[in-house]
Amino acid sequence: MMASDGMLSLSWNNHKATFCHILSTLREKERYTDVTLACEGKFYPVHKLVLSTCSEYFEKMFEHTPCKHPVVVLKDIKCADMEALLSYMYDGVVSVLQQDLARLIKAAELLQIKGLAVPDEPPLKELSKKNAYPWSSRDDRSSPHPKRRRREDMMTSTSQGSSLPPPESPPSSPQHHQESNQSWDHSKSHSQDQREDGVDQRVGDPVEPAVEFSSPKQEASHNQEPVDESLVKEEVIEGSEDNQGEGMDSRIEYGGMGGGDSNTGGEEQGSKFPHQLDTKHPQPLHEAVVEALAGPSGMQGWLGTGELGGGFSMLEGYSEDGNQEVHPASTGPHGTQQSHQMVWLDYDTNMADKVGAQDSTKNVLRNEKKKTFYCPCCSYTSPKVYHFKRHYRTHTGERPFSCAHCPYHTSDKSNLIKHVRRHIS
DNA sequence: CAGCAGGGGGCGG
DNA sequence: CGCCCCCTGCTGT
Repeated sequence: MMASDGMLSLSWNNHKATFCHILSTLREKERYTDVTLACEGKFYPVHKLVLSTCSEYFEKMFEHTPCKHPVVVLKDIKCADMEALLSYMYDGVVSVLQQDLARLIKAAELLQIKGLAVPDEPPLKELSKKNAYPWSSRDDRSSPHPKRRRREDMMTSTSQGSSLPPPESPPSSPQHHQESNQSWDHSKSHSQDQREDGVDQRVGDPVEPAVEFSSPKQEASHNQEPVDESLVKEEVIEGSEDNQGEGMDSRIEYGGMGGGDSNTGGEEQGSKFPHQLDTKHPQPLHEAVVEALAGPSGMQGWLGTGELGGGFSMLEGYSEDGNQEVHPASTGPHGTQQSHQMVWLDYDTNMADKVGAQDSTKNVLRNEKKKTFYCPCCSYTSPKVYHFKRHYRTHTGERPFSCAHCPYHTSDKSNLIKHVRRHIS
């Protein structure tokens, strides 16, 4: 900012302070908030910009999340810590009791908050003691699969839960990634058989199952609100906005894929479903889905209840069996505390308001104790996994059931049976 | 009428 | 609990 040629340099003296103050004010007033963090039943409407600025984790998450106003459910993070972290992000400072420091750091690590957990920037506080996690390095994200990594990271980190840093060894999962694509297919192909392996790999990461595990604990520990964190659902705003587009995009893609299927399907008739489609669609879907859903790390889940990974299952869903709970691999042992889930809201964009307002129960699932499966692509919910899987196939375009007499193939076995009967009769 | 999507009930592990 | 099958409602041709 020099003024070499008659240029004048105008500086705003208190720019930083003013900016920070304004940001904080905006947060208080919930103005322009475009993402809601949910933890322990509390909702914090905040700004993606701020979160992205302070955490690559969030940055990536939003980068891959089409939703206009996503809700990120943070598990294993206490609301007190969340508030402290928000204060840290918005104001640059936060006061914390020494006794709470470790826990706060842990939370910061989970979220990869710069300055607290991520070395990116010089550690501001001593807090950074742990700072560099192995993964931080990974963060560089040069790699194409940041998400997964993140998830893993998360998982690992979380897993440690209270204690320590994750094993640095990037666990197996990474490896899986590579295979993932293919494996996916396979998995799909086997869908009927159900192998979870395949699933694990891919989905695994996202794995929420892990989440589930943890959840129970959490519940135990605190169940303040009925609202289950796991349950928050976000919707892709359907009616309302174009957003649908986003959500829908995915669908669209699926559809496309579906088309593809048909071709293949046709040929394969004989082969029965399992293999058929593997070919192409799967991947895209997955990808799309994963992206959409999982997004960055946050992921996935929706399932409610915590128990199972059901949620994830969905993802896995494609594979059909997915659910199985736990995919150990990724999930990891329980450690998992995983953390966050990104969900689609049913409500409209302004969910924030709503959420903020009341318990938001509506949108949020209330059946906390029951298992309820929420479709990440639409507002469909079902207490039956099977129904959920069946439904989810409509989004993925997967049509594992093909007619032996014609190219017809469907995602619903019942329909196939019905169809076959016509041939017979 | 065919196809699609979803709910309900029954069965087996 | 998960899966299967039946049935129903809706939509498009």
